[in-house]
Parts: sequence; structure tokens; C-alpha cells
Amino acid sequence: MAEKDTKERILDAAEELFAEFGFAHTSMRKITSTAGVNLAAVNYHFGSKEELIKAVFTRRLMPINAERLRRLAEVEAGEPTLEALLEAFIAPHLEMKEAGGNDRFVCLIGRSYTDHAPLLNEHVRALNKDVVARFKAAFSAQLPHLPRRELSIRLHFLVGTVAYTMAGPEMIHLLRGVRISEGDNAKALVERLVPFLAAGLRAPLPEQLPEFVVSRAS
Amino acid sequence: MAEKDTKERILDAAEELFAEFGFAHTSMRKITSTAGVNLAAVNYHFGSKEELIKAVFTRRLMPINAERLRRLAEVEAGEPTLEALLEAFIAPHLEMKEAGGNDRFVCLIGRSYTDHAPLLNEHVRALNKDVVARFKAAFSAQLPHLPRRELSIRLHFLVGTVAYTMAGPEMIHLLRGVRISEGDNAKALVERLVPFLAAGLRAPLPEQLPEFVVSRAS
DNA sequence: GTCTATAGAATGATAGAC
DNA sequence: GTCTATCATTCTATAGAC
Repeated sequence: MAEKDTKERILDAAEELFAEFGFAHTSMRKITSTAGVNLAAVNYHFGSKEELIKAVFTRRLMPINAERLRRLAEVEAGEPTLEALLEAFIAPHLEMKEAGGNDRFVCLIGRSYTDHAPLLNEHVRALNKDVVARFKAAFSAQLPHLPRRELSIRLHFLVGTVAYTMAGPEMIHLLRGVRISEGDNAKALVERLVPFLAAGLRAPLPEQLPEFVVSRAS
Repeated sequence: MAEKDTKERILDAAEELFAEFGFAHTSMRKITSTAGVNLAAVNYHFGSKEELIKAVFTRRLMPINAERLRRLAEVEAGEPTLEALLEAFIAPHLEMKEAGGNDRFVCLIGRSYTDHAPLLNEHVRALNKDVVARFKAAFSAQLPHLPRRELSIRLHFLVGTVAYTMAGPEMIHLLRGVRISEGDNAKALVERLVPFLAAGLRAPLPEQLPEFVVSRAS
């Protein structure tokens, strides 16, 4: 068939509009009119706007995470380095072309972390859970001196760097209208992120490090 | 007067609700009922919801940026180090207590960077413009080997790390209901961020670094 | 599966009395 | 400056014909 089916056209339109305007400011009407389908089609195929949002992420994150695990296995088959692990962890998001993805979705991935949308945050967290656990163990093996708790905090910093880079307006300007195939901006970004993050992860811990306090206020 | 005036009560309520639920999911009705003022008061005092959002940020960012510049001058009066500059740049956000701030606002600052809200992004960018320029020059002096363009990219990574850390749900859990005065979580965070970021900024550049391509697609 | 029509609720903003 | 009442819009979601 020359035409994609309705479900996929909705996903494509929603992905593009969410990336450009955010979830709250993208209405079902805008999605369906952009997709060239009927307003009622979203609820018929997905049930609700919330479920549509989740479906947009599920479609892209499944192959991306498969690719991340594939690369992790590849790295671990040889002599793993911190840099190689970082690249395996980060690059599949930015090189989504190979996974059948869409440039715009890169912004959306970042936003799924940074936007305040508890249900979506949880959905994405669940989709990534296994991958994160596997990589955390691999990072830990490369940084044996680092207490597990401090590693968690530094990985949190890492996710922030990557998420913001992918979600931010500068990223949009870099990727919008640029053919990744001719100018490999994803690679340019990865090769700047990896040394920055590797150095941060390797940084020596301060001798005196105050603990976080989680007691409730009176 | 024992009661704060209406304008300030609205700002307080809006700040808290925006931090918890985001801008789009916080209605004027929720703000005014939380503040204990009339629905029409927001439009009377601020003109629109958009202007209220800007006002929430202006109130906190002005003293924070003054404090950042004060600390920068203090650091530059002696022998500046990268670590000292980073602390001057970051800490005022997290230690807002001294500037008369509110714990919740820390999340909001992060969100002002990560949320998709072009008008707000621009407003905050304008408020921070001078401070960013001053610090950028100071960082550059500490990293003379780093090309200006690469420094810009790394500072972008830095902002991402800090913004995400401040905006993310983990941060909320760390700061909510915790008295900063008794358990200094802001300090605990700063002392983890600074070594991580300093190492990242100092990381050697790869020998071959692909350039970004900004040509338009056909 | 696709469409029209609409229900039902919430929103930002304002007019006008006090 | 504060209030009530309300306008005009927009939204998600659904019922029911085809």
C-alpha cells in the first residue's frame, strides 16, 4: 500500500507535533488534522490522548533499547572501556535513523525525562528499566572505586546532560532540516558528549563528602 | 501588616503549584483558590497567566543573579580556580534560602530550561544574559586551550546537568519537607556537581572532532 | 473502520457593581 | 482593589449513522 495506515499516520503526526509544541499544547484536533484522519480515530485506535503519548514512545524506544543492548554485548565481548560503554548507551538515541526512527523524536526522548508528566515518566522508566540496570552494572565494573550510591548520582547527572541536550532548542536547530546522512551531527554530538561524561564519571571523589538528609521537616 | 499583600500571595501559590504540576496543568482557578484570593485578581495584578509566570521567575532570579555576580567578583579577587567558578555559578540557585527564596523554586528554575515554553525560555534567557556572558569569559580564562566554540558546547552540557538535577523528580524528593538549615542538601549536591563538571570541562579534546553541519535539507 | 455531531467539562479573560 | 457573574473558547471523549 502506498498510504500508511491510520494508526501509523497518527503516530507520525503526534510525534512531530509533540516534539514541536509539547504534550499539553498539542490538541487531538491538531494531531488528527495534521495526520489527515478523523478526530474520532485517536480514541478508536488508542483509547485516549494519554495512551497515544505512551504509544509514541513505545514505538521508538523498543528498537532503540534493543540496539543499546546489542551494542553493550558487543562492547563487553572485547575489552570494555568507559568510553565504549558511554557510546553504546548514548549513541542509539542520536542515531535513530538506523533503527527506523525520526529525527524529531530525539527531542521527544529528552522531553520525556524533563517534562513534568508523571504517567509518561513512569512509562518510559519501565521501558528503560532493564537496559539501565544492565548498563549500571557495566559502568560499575569500570569504576570499581566509586561507591554504588555515588555512581547512581553521577549517572543521574549523565542522564541530565544527555536529556537536556536532546530536548533543548539548540538541538532542534541542529537537527531540523538537516539530513543526518550527509552531515553526521549525531556523531559530532556523541564525540563531544563521551569525553565530557567519561571525565566526569572518572573524577576523584572529594575526601569529605556531606551526606544527603532526608528527614522530614517538623 | 500580618498578611502578605495579594500580589505576593499569588506569586507564592503560583510558584508552588507550577513546581508541582507544571505550567500547563496549573489553572488560574487553582492558583487563586490556593492563594485565598479572587479569581479576577491575577488578571488585575499581572494582566495574564503568561505574565504571571514571568513574574514568578523575575522575583527569584534577580537576587540569585546578583548573588552569582557577587560571588564571581569575590572569586576573581583572589586566585580563581575552575572549581570556585563553578560553585559561584551553581550554588546560588541551590542555596536560595539566603536570597529569601523558596525550596520549591529550585525545581522551577530547572523547568524553565527544560520545559517547552518559548516565551518563558526567552524571558529567563534575557534575565540571565549578562551573568552568563561574565561567567563564560571567566571559564574561558581558566580553560585557555579550549576553543571558544567547544567551550560553549560544554557549558551547554553543564547547564543540562544542573537544570535536570534541579527539575527532576529526585530533586523534589530530596528537598521537599527537608529543612535546608538542618540538613544542608544544597551543599551536598554542589559538592558532587562541582567535581563532576570540572572534570568534564577539563577533559582533553579528541584529536579528530567532526564539525556540526547546519545546511538545510533539500 | 470511518465519519458527523455533540455532550460535558474546563479554561483564560473580562464587564461592571461595590 | 475586590468581588460576582459570565462570556467565549477550547478541550477530550463518545454516541450513533454509515
